[in-house]
Amino acid sequence: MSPSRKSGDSYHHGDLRRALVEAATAIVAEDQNWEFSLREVARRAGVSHNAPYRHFPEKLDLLAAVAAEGFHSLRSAMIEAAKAPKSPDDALVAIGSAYIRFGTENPARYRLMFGAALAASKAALPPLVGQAAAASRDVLAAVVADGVRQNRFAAAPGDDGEMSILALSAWATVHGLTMLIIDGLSDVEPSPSLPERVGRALLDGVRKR
Amino acid sequence: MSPSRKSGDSYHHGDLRRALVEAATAIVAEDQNWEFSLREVARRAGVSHNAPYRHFPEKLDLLAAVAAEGFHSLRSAMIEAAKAPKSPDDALVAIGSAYIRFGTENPARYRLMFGAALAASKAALPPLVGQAAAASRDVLAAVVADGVRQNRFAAAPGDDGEMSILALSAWATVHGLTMLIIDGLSDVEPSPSLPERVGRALLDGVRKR
DNA sequence: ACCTGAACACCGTTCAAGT
DNA sequence: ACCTGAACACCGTTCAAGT
Repeated sequence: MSPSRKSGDSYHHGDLRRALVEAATAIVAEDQNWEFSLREVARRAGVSHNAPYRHFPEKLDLLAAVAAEGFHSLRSAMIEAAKAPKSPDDALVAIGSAYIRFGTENPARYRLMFGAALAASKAALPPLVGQAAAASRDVLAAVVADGVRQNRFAAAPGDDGEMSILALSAWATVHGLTMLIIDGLSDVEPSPSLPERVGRALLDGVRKR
Repeated sequence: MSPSRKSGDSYHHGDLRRALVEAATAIVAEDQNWEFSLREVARRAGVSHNAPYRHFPEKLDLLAAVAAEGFHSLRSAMIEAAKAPKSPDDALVAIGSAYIRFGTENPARYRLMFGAALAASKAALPPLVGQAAAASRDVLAAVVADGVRQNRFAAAPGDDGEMSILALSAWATVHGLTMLIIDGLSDVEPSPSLPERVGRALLDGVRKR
C-alpha cells in the first residue's frame, strides 16, 4: 500500500475533508434543515467532535465547502439543461426551469447555499462560495448574452454595451422565485409545470417584442 | 394608577411582549446579524432568561413576530413611495426602488424577515409572517394590476385574466435582487442609484412595447 | 398571571495530551 | 500530522417554586 494511492479511495482516513462535506450534505438532505451541528457531522463521519478543526478552521468554512459544492451541482444542472435547445429562447426557458427545479427539489440544500453567505454576515462572502456562485450564474449570463447578440433579447436601456444588469435581473428573478416558492410565499400552486411556466415568464421579461 | 392605562406606556411591565420584540429588533440592527439569542433578548429587556416563554412558546415565535413587524415596515415604505407618482410606470419604479432600498439599508433585518420562514424549515410558515408578507406583496401587486388595467403592462401569456404570475415575477425580481446584493453576489457596484436603475429594469420587464 | 433559579442536554471552540 | 478527552462558556427549554 503505497501512499501514492488515489485520494478517491475512502478507507477511513486521508480524505476526512471529503467525508465531512459528504456527511454534512447527507444530514441536510435527510433533516431538510440547513442548520447542522458540527458535532453531528463529526459523529456521522466517525471521528471525534473536534477532528474537523484540522480541515476547517471554523464551522463556517465547512458550511462554505458544502455551499460551493451545491453551486457546482447547480451549474451542472444548468449546463445539462442548456445542451439540447438550439435557440436562446429555448435555452433560457430550459435553464430557468432547471434552476427552479434544482432549488425546489431540495430546498434545504438551496437555502444552505445562500445561507452560507447569510451566516457570514458582516464578513465578506467566503471566496470559495462567491466563485462557485459566479460560475453558475455565468451559465445563465452566457445564454442571455447569446440572445442579445442574436438580437432576440432586449438589453436594458441603461446597459450601454455591458449586459450585466440584464443577466443580473434574470438571475434575480429565478433566485427570488425559487426562494419565494421554498418559503411558501408564492401563492401559485407548485405544480410540476411551474418551473416551465416560470421559465417562460422569465423569457418574456427579456425578449424583444 | 388604574389598570386601564393605555398599553402604550412602557414603565417596565405589562408590555413585555412588545419590549421583547423591540429588544430583538435592536440587537439585530446593532449586531447586523439576524441570529440573536433568546437569552440576550431577555437580558436586554431586563427579565430572567425564561420570562419570554410566557409570551412566545418558542424562539421561533419571537422571530416570527420580529419578521412580521419588518414586513409591516416594508409595506409602509412601499405605500409611501407609491403616493406621489401618477402613472403606473412611475409608481412601479418608485416601489421597486423603495423595496431595494429597504432591504439593502438594513440587510440583517431583511434577512431575518425571510430567515424566519427559513428557520421554520419543514413546518408551515408562521401565519403571522405569511400574512404580513402577503400584505406587503399586495402593494406591489396592486400597482402591477393597475398597469395591466391601463394596458401599459403586458400580462404574461399563461396568465388568462389572473395576473398573479406577473405580480409574483415582479416580487421575485426585487426580492432576488435584494438578496443577491445583500449577499454580495451582485457584481454591479452598489451605488446609491442602484435601486432606481433596478426599478427601471423591473419596469422594462413588464412594460408593453 | 407572571417571574425566578436551578437543572438538562446540547452546542462551538480551545487546549493539553497522546500516537 | 492527525486525532483524542476534558474543559469552558454559551445556548434553548423544562420544571418546581416563589409572589
